[in-house]
This record gives sequence, C-alpha cells and structure tokens, in this order.
Amino acid sequence: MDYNFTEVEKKWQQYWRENQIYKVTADPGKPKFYVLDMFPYPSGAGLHVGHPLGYIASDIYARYKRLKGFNVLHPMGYDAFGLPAEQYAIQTGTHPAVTTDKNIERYREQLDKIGFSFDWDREVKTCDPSYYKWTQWTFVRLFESWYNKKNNKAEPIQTLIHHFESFGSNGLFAAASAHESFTAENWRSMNEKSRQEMLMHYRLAYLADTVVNWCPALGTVLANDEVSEGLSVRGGHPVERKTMKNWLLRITAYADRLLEGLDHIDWSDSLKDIQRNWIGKSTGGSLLFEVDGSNHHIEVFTTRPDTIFGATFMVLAPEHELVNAITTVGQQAEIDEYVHRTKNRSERERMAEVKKVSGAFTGAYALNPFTGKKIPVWIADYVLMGYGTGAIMAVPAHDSRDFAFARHFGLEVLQVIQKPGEALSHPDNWDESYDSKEGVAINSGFINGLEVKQAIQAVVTEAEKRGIGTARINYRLRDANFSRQRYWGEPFPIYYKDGMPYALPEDQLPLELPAVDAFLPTDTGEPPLARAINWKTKEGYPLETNTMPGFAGSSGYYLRYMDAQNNERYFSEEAVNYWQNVDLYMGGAEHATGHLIYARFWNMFLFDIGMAVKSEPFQKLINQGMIQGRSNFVFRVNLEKMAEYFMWEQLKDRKTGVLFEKDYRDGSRRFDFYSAEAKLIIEIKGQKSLEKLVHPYEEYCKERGLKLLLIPIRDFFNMNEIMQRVRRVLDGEEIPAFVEKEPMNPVPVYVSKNYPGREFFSEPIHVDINLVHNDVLDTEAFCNWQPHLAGSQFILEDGKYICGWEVEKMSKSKYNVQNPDDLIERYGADTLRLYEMFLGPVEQSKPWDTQGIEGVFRFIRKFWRLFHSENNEFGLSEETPNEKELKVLHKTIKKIEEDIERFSFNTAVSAFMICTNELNELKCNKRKVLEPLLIILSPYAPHLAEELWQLCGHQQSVVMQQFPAPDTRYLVENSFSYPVSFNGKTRFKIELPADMTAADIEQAVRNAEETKKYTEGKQIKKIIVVPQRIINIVI
RNA sequence: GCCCGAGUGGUGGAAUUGGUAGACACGAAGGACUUAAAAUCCUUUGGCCAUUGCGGUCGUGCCGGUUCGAGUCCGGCCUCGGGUACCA
Repeated sequence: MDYNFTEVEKKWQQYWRENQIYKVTADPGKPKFYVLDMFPYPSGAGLHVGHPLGYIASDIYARYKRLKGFNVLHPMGYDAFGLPAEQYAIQTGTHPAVTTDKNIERYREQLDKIGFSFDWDREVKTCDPSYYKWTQWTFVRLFESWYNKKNNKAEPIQTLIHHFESFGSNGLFAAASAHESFTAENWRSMNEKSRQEMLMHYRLAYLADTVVNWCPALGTVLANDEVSEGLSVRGGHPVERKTMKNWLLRITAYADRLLEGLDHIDWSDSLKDIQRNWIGKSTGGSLLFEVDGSNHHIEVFTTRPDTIFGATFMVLAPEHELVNAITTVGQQAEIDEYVHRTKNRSERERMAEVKKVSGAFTGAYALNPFTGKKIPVWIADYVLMGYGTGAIMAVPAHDSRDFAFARHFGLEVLQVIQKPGEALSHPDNWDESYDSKEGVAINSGFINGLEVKQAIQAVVTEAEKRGIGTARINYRLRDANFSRQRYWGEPFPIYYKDGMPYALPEDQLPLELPAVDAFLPTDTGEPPLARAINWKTKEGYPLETNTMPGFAGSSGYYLRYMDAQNNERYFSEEAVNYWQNVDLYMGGAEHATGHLIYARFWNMFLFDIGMAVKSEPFQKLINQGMIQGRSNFVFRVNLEKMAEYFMWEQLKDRKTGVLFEKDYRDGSRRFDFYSAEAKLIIEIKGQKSLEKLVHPYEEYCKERGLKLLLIPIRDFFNMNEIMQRVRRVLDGEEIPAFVEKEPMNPVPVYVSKNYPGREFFSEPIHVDINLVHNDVLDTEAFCNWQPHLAGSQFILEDGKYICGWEVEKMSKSKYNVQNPDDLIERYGADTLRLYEMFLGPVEQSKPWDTQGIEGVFRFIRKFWRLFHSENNEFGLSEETPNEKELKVLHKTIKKIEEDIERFSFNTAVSAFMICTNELNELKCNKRKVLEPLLIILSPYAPHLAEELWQLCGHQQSVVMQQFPAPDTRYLVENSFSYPVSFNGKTRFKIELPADMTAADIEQAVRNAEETKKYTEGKQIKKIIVVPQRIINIVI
C-alpha cells in the first residue's frame, strides 16, 4: 500500500477536532463570508451519496474562501422535528427525541468521515429548547405585529390599537382579513373579547377558521407545499378539505416584497420563476354587482375588466357566504344538493373531475353595473373560494372554462373582443372560446374600438368614478397554515383566556414540549398535547395544543448560527452586524415553494423589527442536482421460453429444409412448432408435464396422421442431440416421440445482458449494486446473497455475466442505495469528495454510478507518488523549477481559481489530473512547484494535502495558508498554432509567432504550402484572422 | 394546458465571449512488467470509407435561418426532466 488513506484521514480528522481548526469568531479585521448548507432532517436511513454532494461543493468553496483570506462561517445542524420520528414513536412507543438523537449521532459520524470544515461549536438542533425558544419568540413577535402597508413594514400591534382608538378602522391601510369597518367609538365600546377578535384580523400570526388540507392518515393538517396532487408529499396519503381553527402566518402581506426581492438576489432563473408562479401576482380590478331585488352585492375579481360587457352570467364558489342569502325558494333544493355534494368530495376526487362541468342555478340574477342587464347567478366548484373574492363574472366568449360551462348549461355567449382583420362568426358555431389577449373591444358600449390595454384602463377608471369597482392586485399565494395536530414540534407559546389566545411573556420561554402517555390524538380528537398533564399556565389558563410545522424551525436557523450559544438573545447585534446574511446557500430546488419562501418571509419580518440587517437571507443560492440511483438488473430465465426460442432459431427460415410455423393453432389447441410439409409437431415442455400429456398428444397425432416429437426442457443443454432427432424424423425414420429421463431439479438460471434472444425469454430483476462491479456480476456473491439463489446457474457472455441497468430513484427496495461509508472504506474520503465533484456540474441531476471512481482514486495515488520515490520514500528536490514546470503550476493555479469562482468543480478536478499527468511526464518533484499545488488542492482533498504538507516539513496546517496567485509571466506563449480553415472547415495548422499582426498572419497563410493544396487554384475571396484564435479562408 | 430547463462518443462529461467538437475520466481492445494476481506503464478508441503512409467524409435531438465561421444566436418541431394547474 503506497498511500494509506485510512490512517491518514483518521489522523487529520482527529487533529482538526483537537486543535479546533475550523472554529471561527467574528473578526472585524477580516472580511466575512458565510457559506451555508440546507441542514438535513436526520432520518433513520443515514446519509446516502446524494446528500453530501452539496456539502462537499460548499465545503470546497468555504475552504477556498478561507485560503483567500476570508473569515468563513460554515456551520451545520439538524432540522430535527419531523414526521418520521413521530410515526416511529406511534408504532413503537420510542420517544421521538430518542430516535432523533440516535439518528443525529449517526449523521455526525458520517459527516465527520468526509472531512468537512464545519464549526461544530455552532451546531443547532431545532428540537432543542434552547433553540426553539427563539422560534417561539419570533412567533410571539409575529402575533404582536400587524402589517402597515403605508410604511410597507410590520409594526407593533400597539400602534394599531392607537389608531383604532383615534380613528377606528378608517384611514388604515393594512394587510388584514375581511371584516366590517368600524369607528373609534365602536372600538371604545367594544369589550375585551371583541377587541381581541378585531385585532386577530390584523395580526401577522393569527387564528382563523380555514379550509385546510386535512390528512386523516397522518392525523394532521398540511401546508399547500406539503400536498401534491391531492396526496401528502410525505407518505402519499389522501388529503381532504376540512374547515378548522388554525394558526396562520400572514405571509400574503409580504407577497409584493417577496416578489420584488427576487430581483436582487443571485438565484437561478428557474428557481425565481417557481417562486414567482407560486406567489402568482395578477393585476386587474374588482367590480361590484348588485343582486336584483335584494340589498346584496357580489364583488368579483377579474384580470380583464374590459370584457365586462361580455359577462353573461356569474358564478360563485359553493362555499360563498351569499349563496344561501340569494338562492330562491324554488332553487333551494338543487343548490343544497350541489353544495352538499361538493363539500363531501375529497381533494383527489375534485381534481380527477376537473374536466367534468357541474354547477347549479341559484335562481337569483345580478345586474351588470354598466349595462344594467340581468344575468343569472350560478354556483360551481370551478370557482374557488380561496382565490380573489370567490366569485367571478363569467365571460364565456373569451374564457375556456366559462365557455365550457355556458355550453353545458345553454347560457348566452357574447363576443366582445375582436382581432383586427378577422371576420366575425357567430359564437353559436364556435368549438372553443376566442383568444382575447390582443384585439379591440366590440359590443361594449363606451369602450368600443379600444385596444385591450386601454379598454382595461378605461373600465377601471369609469368603475372607480361610479364607485362600483377599483383596480386591484391579487395573489395566488395564501397565508401559511402554521398549526399541526402533532406532538413532535414546537409548542405554541399561547394560552387561552375567555376563548381568546394570548402570548406567554418572554420570560416564560421556552415553553417546553410536555411528556405525554401516547403520541396519538385524544379520544375526542384533540392533538397529542392535550394528553399532557397540567398543560396550562401558572394561572391555570389552558395552553395551545397544536404544535408548529416543520418549516418553523428551519426559517431562521441561519441567523442563530451567527451566535448559536447566546442565552440572552436570538443572536447578538454584534454578530448579525458582522455576519449579515448568507453569501452562498447550497441546497435542493425541492424547497423552492416551502422553506425558501418561508425563510425569506421570516427574515423580512425580523428585518422589519430590526433584528436582521438584510432583507434577503440568502444572497446567492446554488441548487445541487439530485443524485438518482443507478439500478442493476439480472435476467432471470424462463426455461420453457428459452428452449422454445432456441428451438425456433434452429427451425425458422427453412433452416431444416422444411417450413415450420411457430405457435400453430388448431381450435383450442396450440402447438409450439408445426410443419405442414413434414406433417410434424414439436412440443417443448417440462419433463413432468410431458409425462402427463404424452398420451393425449399421441392420440391427436395418430388421428391426423401426424408425427410427433416431445422434447423436455432439460434436453436443451444439448442442442445437437435434439437437432439430430429432428433430422431423423424429417428423413422419415420412426423414432419414439418421447424418451423418459430423470426429472431435473429446477435451479434459477440467469442470462447475461447481451446474450442473443435474452429479451424473449428472461425478465429483469433488481440486484444489489454492491454485487456488481462495472456492470459485471460477482456470480459467487450473488449465489450467497439470498438463500433461494444458492446454486444459481449463469449463461455468460465472454466468460462474464453482464448486468442491465437503469436510472431510478435511490431506494432500498431497488437495492441501489450507495452510502458514503462503504466508499470511504474502499477509497477514502478524499476520493469520495473528488469523485462527487468529478461526476459533473453540481447543479445538474445525475445518476450515481461508481464506474469512474477508480480514475479519481488513481489520481490520488499518482499525486502522492509525485512526492515519493518508487520505494514510497518521501523526497523533494530543492532545485529551481524550469519554465515548463512553472508554466504547468501557474496554468493550474489560474484554472483552479477560475473554476471555483464559477462553481465548476468538475473541471477543476480535471485540471488537477492534467497537472499531475504533466508533472509526472516532466518527472518534476521540485518543492517550489509541488508546495503551492498542495495549497490549491487542499479544499478538494484536505486529508491528503495536510499529510503531504506536514511531510514537506511544515508545522502549521495547510488550512491556514494563502491561496497562491498565478504568475501570468509564465503563461505567455511566444507562438500559437493557428488552425486554418477553409469556409469554416479546419484543414491544417500553422505555427506562427504569438505577437504577429493580423496582416502578417494573412500573408504568411497565403504563402503557406498547404494553402495552395486546398484552394486548388480557386480564388481566395477573403481571409479572416482572429489573432490567437483562428484563421478562416473564404474561397 | 401553461411556465422553465436539458438533449454532445459505449458511459460521466469538456468546449468560460460565435472561433481547432469530444478535454479529463471510465469502459473496451491490444501490449509491457510479473511464476501468478494486484498495482503500474505504453498504444488504440465518435461513425463510415481508405489504411502501407497520406488522407477523405459525415457528425453536438430534427428541419430551416443568420454568419467568413453555429454545440453556442434566431424561428419551427420532437423527446426527456422539473414546476404548476379550474388562480378568473
């Protein structure tokens, strides 16, 4: 063994730990840099190779920045509250804290083995009371705040109370839930409870009745981003709609700032797009419709006020509050039935029936505010209560859903937008609605002839003038549901007095999670915390029994890292002023609509109240790609099918001189092979079936004067013998149809991937990737893998068994999970680090495949050998390096620096390989070349670099060194090999001085021998010369 | 349906601003060293034609365009991946 990575890596990991090499403190004398990874949820399965991909990339960057003189904050911790540990607790009774601690220990062990430069003194666990104290603290601040749209920031609830006392709700411009306006006198006459109820409409953390995503299987409510296609993201359980009282965060107050902030951060466009779509800003207007013969008004939101003249009916969501009030007696039964039906439909059913048109008529009519025309009011579930006002004006001519509805119920369709130059056709003849993104208004009273854009403006202006409408912006984003009916989460620091919630005073935080006798809801359906004994305040007020969701603890964790051990504050002012925000955040794009939105919101709020100093938490973000699994397959043979396949190979295409048919049918009978010419039936089956069938077959053949051959499957291991028998029959010989032999013990047979016909007689079965090396199966290990595989037979190709492969999700059941520990044991952490980077761009998703890791492993040993003699003795030359050697060194320094700066880690690894190959060729072992190389390699392969650095005679860790500057003097070339192309096709190369002028180059090329050959007497029209790049001759 | 992103050898990928397509690595084939294996080293390796050497020709999902020159830019299409979905 030339380089003992096992020993060396252990040695340095211990050194780093004992000497606290990666401990950082705020140091105003140095520029800061904050590199953060999305902290993991510690699952029972441990880390697989996909997790560290981002950690390795960020670790390399952090180490690089440190060598560049930055004070680098690079912490790690655990998102430790979560459903899996709680589900496990329900099943086994083990407290989630116990499971979580155990998992964290395992994670830590795995992380340590990879050699990360984390400052573990700053570790946080979201389930630790000293941490969640600040999650609770922030919640209380949210509860005690409202959003003032005039100042565009959150303010203490006190300022709102002052306003109420003086003006009531008048003159207020705030983010609030819908409610009746009131005067200062109203306010003063309210009792405590009513006032609290009123304040609840404004608080940034508020309690409200909401239609929620209820997941019965998990026994909890889920946020929108935790539900996908009507199923829970975790576990895939069905989700229902249910109305419940829950805590919500008024994130919608920040919708515009969340949107606007995206313009100032360095995230990928796709991620920004996802967030923009999720926020879903749409600009339009709200219009008020009178209900004919009543005092009720229906407000609608529309992005197309210009189509108001085409509104031929109106649709309300079935849950709309006015439905009951406006429904006529005659229609009551129908409406009730429809409302009942939609209410009791699961979310999945609703989504599955999207294409089906349904609805019911209320019997009421609304009046078009501009024309006064009576239009019928319907209800239908294609209108959602949660968006806009829960009511729409339907313009069937120009909206596909309204069109479908109108057609289904025979409602009027009226065209109001027309594209210039297009002929009018009657809407009755349309198959679909008419696209109205562009065009001019027709049939539209005072806006006739106006372009869409102008028409929208004109309608809004007119509506405002008449007091029947206003310009309005709407967001798709909903307030975030913050309650979970679960045990394993942060308790709310809230108690109830007279049914109204109040926040615990700060000195009573943290409110610790109580002990419970079981992790299940109570018999009355209350959350698990209701089981806790004495779950009330000192004064005896009951405490909230819901807990906070997963995203609570992960929203502000990056701030806590800045000052993780502070017992007095979330974090000190000094710390936040120094560390500011995250400069580089590495993590998965799957958090785009969850964590990454909530954290931005959380941070903006903390910014508003003067805690955070930057309004955006994560300046630059890189999404590491997902690592998919690469599964291997063996092909299990169906012996009968295989025998039939081989037989057919011998019989088909008149190979025997007579024509055979395969799968010949006679009534309900079927024969494998039949030849009308030779009057012969050949049947292949297992020995035992043949024994049973021999008589019926013989009878059948006798009746029809046919010859018969019954061939047991086992004979196929001797194809020659079978074909001899066939030939003898064809030659007219009388031979017995069936020869009884000893039955065969069936053993599983597996056929190699490229064996001819394999796909016809075998089926793929997942095989553990650890039994496969470069797609070649270790057949012995395979036989020992599972008991039923003992004694398996293999049909090989070129003496090997080649497996099939496919890219799939990494999962236990597919036997394709690769954990880093195994690889570290075999190749070492440095190889793993380099290989994960070498695989391709960090941002790209790719399958994990260990093919190729050997190459990186070889590089590590080659690099080691640059410093060692053939007998593995360390030794460097003190000679002055020559130009060539210096060029290799400085070229590499430059390339590595450029590559790290643009997060191109894979090409940097290549550059190290090229450099090593070149120095190897130059037989260079000079200290002046190799030492700087160690420093630039150290972010990638820290253990190897430390060991060699020490062998070089240095006392201080390589981590403490400075990144060398490339000396461009050595990079200057004095000649350049120009590719000469003709009409863009490269033909030959010409070596010319690098500083030659374009004119001289042109002349040199004209005179070149080869030029004449390729012009072949044709006239040169033009020569393009790009110095130091190319020459192109146009002929 | 709508909004993004990506398609390059047998494989992972490189080509940074429109300028030598396939760097680097794996795999494969052949060879050296070795009693043997491992390790190491050398040669070849996009397809087709030619092969004694020279070379020729096609080629970055498909079709077209801009340009002296296109993997890179533009238009249209196909396939795959991600997001989202009665959002008015």
